[in-house]
Amino acid sequence: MRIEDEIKQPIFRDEHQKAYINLIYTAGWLQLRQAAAFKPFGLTLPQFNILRILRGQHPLPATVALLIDRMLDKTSNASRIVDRLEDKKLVTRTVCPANRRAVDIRITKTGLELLDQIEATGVLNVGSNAPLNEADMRQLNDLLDKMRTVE
Amino acid sequence: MRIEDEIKQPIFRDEHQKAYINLIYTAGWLQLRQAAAFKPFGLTLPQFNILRILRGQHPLPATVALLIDRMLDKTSNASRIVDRLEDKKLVTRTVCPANRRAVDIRITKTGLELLDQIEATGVLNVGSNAPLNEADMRQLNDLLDKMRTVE
DNA sequence: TGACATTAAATGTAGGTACATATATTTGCA
DNA sequence: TGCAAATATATGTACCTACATTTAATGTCA
Repeated sequence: MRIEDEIKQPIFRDEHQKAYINLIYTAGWLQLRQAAAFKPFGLTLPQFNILRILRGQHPLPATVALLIDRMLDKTSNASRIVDRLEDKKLVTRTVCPANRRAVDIRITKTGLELLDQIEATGVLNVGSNAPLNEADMRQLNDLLDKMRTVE
Repeated sequence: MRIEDEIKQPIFRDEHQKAYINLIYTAGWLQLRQAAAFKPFGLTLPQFNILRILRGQHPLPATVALLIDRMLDKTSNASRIVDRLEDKKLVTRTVCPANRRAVDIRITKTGLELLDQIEATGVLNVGSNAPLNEADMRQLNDLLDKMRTVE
């Protein structure tokens, strides 16, 4: 569906303004779908992302700094997201013995099982069969990369 | 800059996953720039958007329902955003005489002046001279529209 | 070595989304 | 007419980002 129809705004100033709105709208649309998929498992998108980073490290621990470095959204508050995962017993937090300022964060067995369970449902493949082919995707990537080059 | 370098993740599963992350990342990047531009004026992006809708109606009032209908993000909480604009004396809220369930929201003189002031700085043209030309933009719009078609 | 800067994480505050529920008013209809 | 459904907004809760500040531990260097 064209963006004009999605948001019931028939006229845009120019193609650039339309692309801008289209981009924001589409990103929101994708994230809403993702969030809805995780909801039955009691996870939010940032929580899921952090769990996956922790699994990537497992059985080694991660620090908050490492989580922030790996997250898409650098300014998000990893510490409080870890709070919630800890409440749900999906991760553990222990003071790092080598550097007592830092904190070792580890995914628990429950956390690993939850990730397996989520992935088994195929939720993550939503959109993999999206109506864009390989060449389309490559083109999209090029356009987005170019869009972010500042004057 | 390529998305690989932006987020320091050299390898993606496939072009599709890369496009997905690229899209979310780019949308966030754009919104962060926008938010930063409004900050000196004490406005957030949703607040600015609502002010513009109100100016579009002016001197007629708008209801909360109308604001929601016009907003990109339908599920956002227009009522509380109007609260903050009211605190700043940028809008007024009066019970609609014709339908006392509804509320007439109007932009104030101060609000109109603030919008003028913001627009005079050229903040809104940020990105208009983006490195994508008309054809690129059209292609981007097509790809995004296609991306949202569900199976 | 002791004062000071730096680093790692946590916390405070403002404002946002998402979704459920409450309150008041109007509408519709038996 | 009166009562239930629908409508318009407001409010509550959980969680999120953005940004500033605090707290604790470690490095540094005169």
